[in-house]
Amino acid sequence: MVLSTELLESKTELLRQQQFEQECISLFAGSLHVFGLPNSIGSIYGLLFASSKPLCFSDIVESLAMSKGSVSQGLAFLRQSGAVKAVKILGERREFFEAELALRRLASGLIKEKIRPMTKETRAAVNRLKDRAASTHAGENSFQIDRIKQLEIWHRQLGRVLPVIQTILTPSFHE
Amino acid sequence: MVLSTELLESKTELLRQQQFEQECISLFAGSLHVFGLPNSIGSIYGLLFASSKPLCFSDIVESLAMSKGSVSQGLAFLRQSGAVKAVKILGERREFFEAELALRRLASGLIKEKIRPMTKETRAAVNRLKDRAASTHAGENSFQIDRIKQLEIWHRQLGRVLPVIQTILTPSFHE
DNA sequence: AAGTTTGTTCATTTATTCTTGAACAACACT
DNA sequence: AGTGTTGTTCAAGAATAAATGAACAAACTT
Repeated sequence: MVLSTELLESKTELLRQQQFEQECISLFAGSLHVFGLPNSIGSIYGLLFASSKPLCFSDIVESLAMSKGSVSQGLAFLRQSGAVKAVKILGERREFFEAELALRRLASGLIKEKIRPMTKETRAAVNRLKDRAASTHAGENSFQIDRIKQLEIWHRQLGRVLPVIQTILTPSFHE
Repeated sequence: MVLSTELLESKTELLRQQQFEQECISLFAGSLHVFGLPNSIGSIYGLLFASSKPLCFSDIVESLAMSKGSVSQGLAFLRQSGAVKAVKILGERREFFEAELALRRLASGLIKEKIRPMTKETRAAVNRLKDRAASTHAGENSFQIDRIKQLEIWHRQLGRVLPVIQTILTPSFHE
């Protein structure tokens, strides 16, 4: 009798955990989608976020019913950007993963992955414009020079914003 | 003789301006693409940015060789998010547009358009999770409660970051 | 009010991006 | 070396998002 009650309880417990996972998966899939990331990546992060213990590659493939290819690429991105970290489990050959909870790391990872490369390209483009403008008679293209100055102002402002974002996202001690 | 020299000069001048436009168009198309905006929108903004005087709908359609539909939608988005403003030109029936140069307005427009809706949805999802967790025996799901707390912390942090971004992007007087 | 000009909407086409799966590497164990 | 397992890469197909263009509305002109 006791046994059957326990069984029942563990069953509803399991169900609740699965529901929780499901909600987290779609929550993160949706949120990261806003930032231009594919659903697969959001889902993987959501699953790891919802899981109380680290999961390995095949756990993720099974839980999400996704192809190995997608999981491999998604995990690579998440690790690369610091949103997920690998943990060692004793006696286990496979790698295990858990969600990184520090928002600061998530943000700086995404900034590093997506924003920084963009700012580099932009810098190069602005320099090209500048060179071309400089090689012509002064006064003939003052409008273009003004606009180039504007681009440089933006570039500086962006460079100032990114570090501040990271600072703000650093958790204060009472959180 | 003078005439032909002037003609030549205005020709090279025109060419230079077209080159400048072209560079700005691809610069903005590329940059805004990183933020998940379609190329058409970036191109329109780039063209307006590169233009020393306001342009009307048909100017844009011709310069970019884009369909009226795309230009209409793109302009609607840019106006809606404050990146482009309409200006009146005397004696002209058509609306004219110019690029908004204040980065603060650009940013707050994008935040309003894309981030805020996301945070609202997220808030709702977190509340659903919370309700479900609250309806079960305490202590049985402490892990889930911890994770929900984490979600709420992130939500607060995001709410704190957005206004700061806007403040930082406000141009200081010497720029 | 009939005709123009100007711009919007939306179903369809087109292009891009994501996902898959199968072939391939890397590593461990026998 | 041969066999298992674990994970990666990448061409091809599937899914998604963007661009087009034709039909429609609004506002002005005569």
